[in-house]
Amino acid sequence: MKSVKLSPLKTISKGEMLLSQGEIANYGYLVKKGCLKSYTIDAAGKEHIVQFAPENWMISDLDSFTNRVPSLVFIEAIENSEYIPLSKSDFGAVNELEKEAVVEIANKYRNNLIAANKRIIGLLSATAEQRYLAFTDTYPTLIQRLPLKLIASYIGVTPEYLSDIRRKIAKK
Amino acid sequence: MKSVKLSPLKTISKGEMLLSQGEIANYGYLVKKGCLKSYTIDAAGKEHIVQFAPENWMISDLDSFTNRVPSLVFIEAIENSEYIPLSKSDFGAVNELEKEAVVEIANKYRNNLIAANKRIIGLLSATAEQRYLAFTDTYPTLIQRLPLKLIASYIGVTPEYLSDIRRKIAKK
DNA sequence: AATTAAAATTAAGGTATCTTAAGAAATGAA
DNA sequence: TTCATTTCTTAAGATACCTTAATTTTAATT
Repeated sequence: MKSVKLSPLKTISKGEMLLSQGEIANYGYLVKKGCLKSYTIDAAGKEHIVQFAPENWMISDLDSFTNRVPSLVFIEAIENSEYIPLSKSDFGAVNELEKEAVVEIANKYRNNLIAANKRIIGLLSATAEQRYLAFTDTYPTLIQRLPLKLIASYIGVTPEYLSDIRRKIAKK
Repeated sequence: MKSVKLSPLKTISKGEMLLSQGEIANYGYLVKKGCLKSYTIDAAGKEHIVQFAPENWMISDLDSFTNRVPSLVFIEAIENSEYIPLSKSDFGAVNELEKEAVVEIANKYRNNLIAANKRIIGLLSATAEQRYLAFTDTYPTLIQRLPLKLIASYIGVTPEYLSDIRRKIAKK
């Protein structure tokens, strides 16, 4: 029995990449400082942000990491950052983990799933303005920290349109 | 130590409801026959389908079930169905479960999370036509079984527009 | 501080998708 | 089989959001 073994802290500069679309994700990344993002590039060449990972968030392509299929996303630093890479062997096979560790992992997945479902509901049922306001509500600290164009990409609109939205909100 | 205890099979008619928006979800439902759906109703009164649950799928509002917060969704039968309700006490506290059961649960959450992330990517980056084609690809059996308007609601378009999309595809 | 590059704003015109509405087709009930 | 109800289709007009492009503001670099 063993718990998760930690690798040494690594550093990465803004703009550098840890994973590319189509590659196999051999690591998950636990961010200790700074911020990473994962994003797809669609058929039309446009970028869409799947996840932000500021301090103490984990980021990867879970499908690629788990099942060794090609990744759908790129992972890139949006600030100079520090992170711990976690490989499958760092985790060990699931049956070598203590039950407490498995419970912890299950809770993480569950919380992520709950958040993902909320995001789906928002994308299906809310206007761009409502999604922006929900984002500011849910991630108030990220608003200060991230450029508008990244937030636009996350909520699913163009930066130009998010700029319009902000102006309309300000006028109220 | 114990594994999950099963309650007796129940039946439900098309159109009947198992959970309403705003209520606490005391159960998850394991569908054995037929099909259930979960959906929100947005500020404008429109319905948006979050999940379909045909045979051997589980459906609930996970946040509500886990954290006893008000549900975001309704759960309703879209066919005459049979299901097994699972309460928290049916599961038992997590620390009373065997490790194998926890691993199984973690795997379920993980697979659901992977699917949810793919759906998010689709909603962010694909056109309605692409999302429809992806749906037919991913859930070929549901296409035969579900009315167009429910599929439209799931992929995030109006039934009228999905009808247009089908016509355009047929013309090719 | 000056220069360059990146991000944000603004505006005009365009497109995907929605709304409304009416009729046709399919399904279910009597 | 008929009637009623729901689902699907079609089309015209409306709107949310996008594209392009030019300008301003902010941030990064020398």
